[in-house]
Amino acid sequence: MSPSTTGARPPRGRPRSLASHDAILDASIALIREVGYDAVGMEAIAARAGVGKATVYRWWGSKELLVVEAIGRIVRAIPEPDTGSVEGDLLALARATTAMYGDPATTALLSGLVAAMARSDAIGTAVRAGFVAEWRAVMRRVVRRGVRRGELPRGVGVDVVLDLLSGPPFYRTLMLGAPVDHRYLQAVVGVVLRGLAPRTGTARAATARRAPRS
Amino acid sequence: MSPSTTGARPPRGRPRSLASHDAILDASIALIREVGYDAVGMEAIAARAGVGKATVYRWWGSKELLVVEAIGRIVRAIPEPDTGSVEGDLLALARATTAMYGDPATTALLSGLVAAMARSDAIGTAVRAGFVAEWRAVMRRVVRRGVRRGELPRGVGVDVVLDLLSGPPFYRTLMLGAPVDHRYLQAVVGVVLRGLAPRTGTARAATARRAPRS
DNA sequence: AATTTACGAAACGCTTGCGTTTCGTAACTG
DNA sequence: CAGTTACGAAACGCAAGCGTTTCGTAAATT
Repeated sequence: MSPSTTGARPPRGRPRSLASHDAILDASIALIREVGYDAVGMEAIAARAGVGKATVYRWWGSKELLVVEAIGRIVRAIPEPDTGSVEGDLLALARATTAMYGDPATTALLSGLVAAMARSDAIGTAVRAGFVAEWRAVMRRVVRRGVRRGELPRGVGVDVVLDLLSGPPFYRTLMLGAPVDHRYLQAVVGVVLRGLAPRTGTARAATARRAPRS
Repeated sequence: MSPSTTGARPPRGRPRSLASHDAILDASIALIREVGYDAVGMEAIAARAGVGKATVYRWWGSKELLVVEAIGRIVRAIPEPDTGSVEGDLLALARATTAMYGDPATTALLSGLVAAMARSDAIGTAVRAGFVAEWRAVMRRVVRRGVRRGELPRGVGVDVVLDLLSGPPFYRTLMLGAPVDHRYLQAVVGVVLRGLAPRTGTARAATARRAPRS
């Protein structure tokens, strides 16, 4: 062995541009959000990043590998509400959901992701481990706090609850092409909370009767 | 003008084969269900139908036109339950839903349709006017009967209810890639029915406490 | 029988998009 | 300064898929 204990010799030529690396990732995220997975091309990504295609492939090797990493960085800005009641927390999340679905690009994003996930296990795993997992983690904490407070029964199936809240706006957007506004999500949250309310004698379910203004 | 009052002269050459027409439509439906919209090609449709591609284009002119018509004929076999209670009816529909989502081809079908709908207004309209409308019509009648019987309150937002029942399995399949079994849909129906139960003094909501075996 | 039109099969033209290669230039090492 | 490696731009090869055309044959009219 030579001087250094680690065999890592200092590199010899021009170093690879980290700025390009980040620009490519940013461009990928932006374009996937704007036009959807299958509509975005490597040419467009490279152009948006101000980079040659060869540089893109030097970092990632294939569109799928690049997209998998880009998907992992989408969103990352989920509120973590803690208003003191399940209803307050869920309505706060509903606001964020409305904002998301209010963006017309969201339809392109979600429909493209859905198709890509069905085609590629790697993309499916990336999406589920990415912002889907984060949304569900936030909601799961909200529900768990509700159980601890006694607002929700102990035996509640958390996964079902999460699907009851996430499924309707998802279905409404992709299948019906109908708008998702706050009134709609208020109704969803209301039905779900009443449906979950503990049915012990004391009418604790009254919690779900009115929204205390976000 | 000639003998006949209608200007429709009898055609002169070989008549177009209605058998081919139907075979093409059947092949399209089958392949769309098996592999999904964007994965199916005109070549494959023609081959499956035992027909030349030229014949396909003589009838339809483009893949989109053919697919729009084929989509309109998918499913058509929705049960129309009338068990006497909302819960019984919804659980019967849940059985049909489980059967549908139990087929692994359903993921390919739905994800392909979702992507195609986002891309083409014609396909979106066809899907929504097709089996989506039929499912919703059946569910709407079930809910309306429930309101008439007093099992559900009069002011219930039917659209929200339909989304609460359709959204979770849809989301679970496409986004989570998780199975949709009958126990899951029982839980969904249970929460929704309890959430909708009239909150007048008499505990009519007891209907939703147990499933009377389909 | 002669004519007309549709048929299935196969080849073709065309576009799109991924991934590779080439080329002249830029950045960094020794 | 010489050598090495990455850079952006552009051209290329290649595969897939839509829609068209060609060809010899089949089914109808007159």
